[in-house]
Amino acid sequence: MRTGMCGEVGPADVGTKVRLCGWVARRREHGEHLAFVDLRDRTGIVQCVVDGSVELRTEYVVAVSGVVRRRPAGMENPALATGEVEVGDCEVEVLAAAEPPPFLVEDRADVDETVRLRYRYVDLRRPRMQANLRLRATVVGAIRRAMDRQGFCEVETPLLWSPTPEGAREFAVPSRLQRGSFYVLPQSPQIAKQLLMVGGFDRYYQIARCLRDEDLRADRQFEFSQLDMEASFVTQSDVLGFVSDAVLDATEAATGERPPPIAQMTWAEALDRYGTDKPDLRIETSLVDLGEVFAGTGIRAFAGPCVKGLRVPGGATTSRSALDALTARARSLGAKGLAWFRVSGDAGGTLEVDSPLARVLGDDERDGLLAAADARAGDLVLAVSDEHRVACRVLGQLRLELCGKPVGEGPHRYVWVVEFPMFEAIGADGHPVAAHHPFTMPHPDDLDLMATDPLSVRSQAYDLVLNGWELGSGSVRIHRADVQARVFSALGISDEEAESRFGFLTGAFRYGAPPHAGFAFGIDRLAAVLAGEESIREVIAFPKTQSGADPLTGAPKPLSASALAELGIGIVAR
RNA sequence: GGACCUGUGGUGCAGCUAGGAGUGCACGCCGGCCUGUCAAGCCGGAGGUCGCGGGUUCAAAUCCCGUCAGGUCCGCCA
Repeated sequence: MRTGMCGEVGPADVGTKVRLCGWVARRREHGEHLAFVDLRDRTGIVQCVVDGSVELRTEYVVAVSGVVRRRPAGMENPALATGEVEVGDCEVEVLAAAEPPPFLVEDRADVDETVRLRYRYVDLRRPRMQANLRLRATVVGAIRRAMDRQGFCEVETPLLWSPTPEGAREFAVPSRLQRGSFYVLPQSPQIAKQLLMVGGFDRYYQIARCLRDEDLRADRQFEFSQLDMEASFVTQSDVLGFVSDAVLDATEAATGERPPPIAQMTWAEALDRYGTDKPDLRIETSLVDLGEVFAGTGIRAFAGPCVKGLRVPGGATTSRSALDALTARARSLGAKGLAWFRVSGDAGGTLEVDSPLARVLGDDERDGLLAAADARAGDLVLAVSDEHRVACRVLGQLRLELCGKPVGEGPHRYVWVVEFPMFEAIGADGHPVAAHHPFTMPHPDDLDLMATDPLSVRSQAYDLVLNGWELGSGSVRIHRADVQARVFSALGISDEEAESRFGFLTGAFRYGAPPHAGFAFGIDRLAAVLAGEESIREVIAFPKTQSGADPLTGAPKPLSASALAELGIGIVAR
């Protein structure tokens, strides 16, 4: 039906007769003797010249036959990839007429989200969405090749799974054959892939759909895709290597540049230096410890168990009212207050400090503060005194708000965050809460701390972070029944409860479970960052709105009474 | 469950603080003119229950209350 693609016509084709198919992007008519038709397909736009008038409208689907020719001198269009040439002597055949689209099929048309989604098939024609979905496909292809190359076997796992009440809310699917019973859609193939390890598939991966019935965000949809992988007879370091290969290959395939090998930092270091477990390493400045500087201070505001500082480069011009707002922001984040120091310098290079605390600040303290923060003239230095965790988290958040940039901007800075704590807090029942999941292997050095000091137990769990976004997480799993029992015990999960929730997994482990470890990361998030987007909706063909609706199909919708009856479902009014 | 922002011809906005006739801008659409344009140009035209409901007022796009939708975030996401 066609001899080539619109965006690929070039000087090499001059003199060739072509037939191109696509949509009318634009037409410029000059009376009955001359008309220009910009024809668009997925590859781009080419100008077609008709010697006569045309009966065309925007978005008509047409086939154009003509001869490629060099444009007359001075008529080239450098803004167009095909701008050196045009298709001349064109005959146009209308394959399908079209009503005017609800919005222009161009990137610069900034359209309301509902309208875009209601007419997603039009939105998808826009170069941005074409590029994003193709980039996503490139990313997935590179990941598949990397996993295949490393000897991994792609295995599919069920979408209709068994309820295993754990973390995320699950989508339920009623069983027609066993009325009153339900499947659930998997929040991840976690248990299935561990069963595959017991089953001897010692290197498994899958581009897996995961479904979680939790509130939606710019980086969260009900359904999303993960590169899910698991391997037997491997160490944590092996897993980081497998995954690094996949994401670096994907990044190189998508952007043409291969980032450097991915550095590791411990969870404790991430918190201490960046105030978060998902640090954005594109931001140069990081938190500094001011504890020594103010060790013997008389300043009551700095009496807390920990004093942390943050240098804001160029922040000295921040107005008094903005600093007041910043202080209020710090309080709303949980700090007792916020100290600020505007740094200026005279011609001789002496640094001056402007601060409400300037009067009570000793000279040594001032010099120590400036040195610790590495402050220069024109900077702003912020300080919070509190419990270590609070001081770090508050300043870490301010670091993002004052120095951060959109996730898709700038270089791609990956980092592995390792040695996550095994438990994140003591729950209402007096037992610690698992930070990752209950099959995570504790750090071998910390096994004996589980009973005495659970919150200090490190785990063999790790996250992959890209530009401040958590891409995914994984862990070395427990494969020994005695260790698993100790973890269940620490978590306050009784033998009976463990049996009813995870019995089929622990049961499988009795028949020979290899040591294994794995990982999973979000394809949508990776693709969004690599595409320079801030929302994963931009790399998903048919996403849901924040209220979980699909404006195109109208989902979710009520089910007919007969359909409900067949499923044995009754609707209870609120 | 909560906070904030947005909702005005098909699209994007201005108008709202300080109430006075649906006023304006850009794009698109329709018709006409035009033989080298390329976000074509010129001339003319059509198109809006100002998201919805209620209240205040002589008078509401504008002020108040409620509600719906979209977005961002908190909670939630082992």
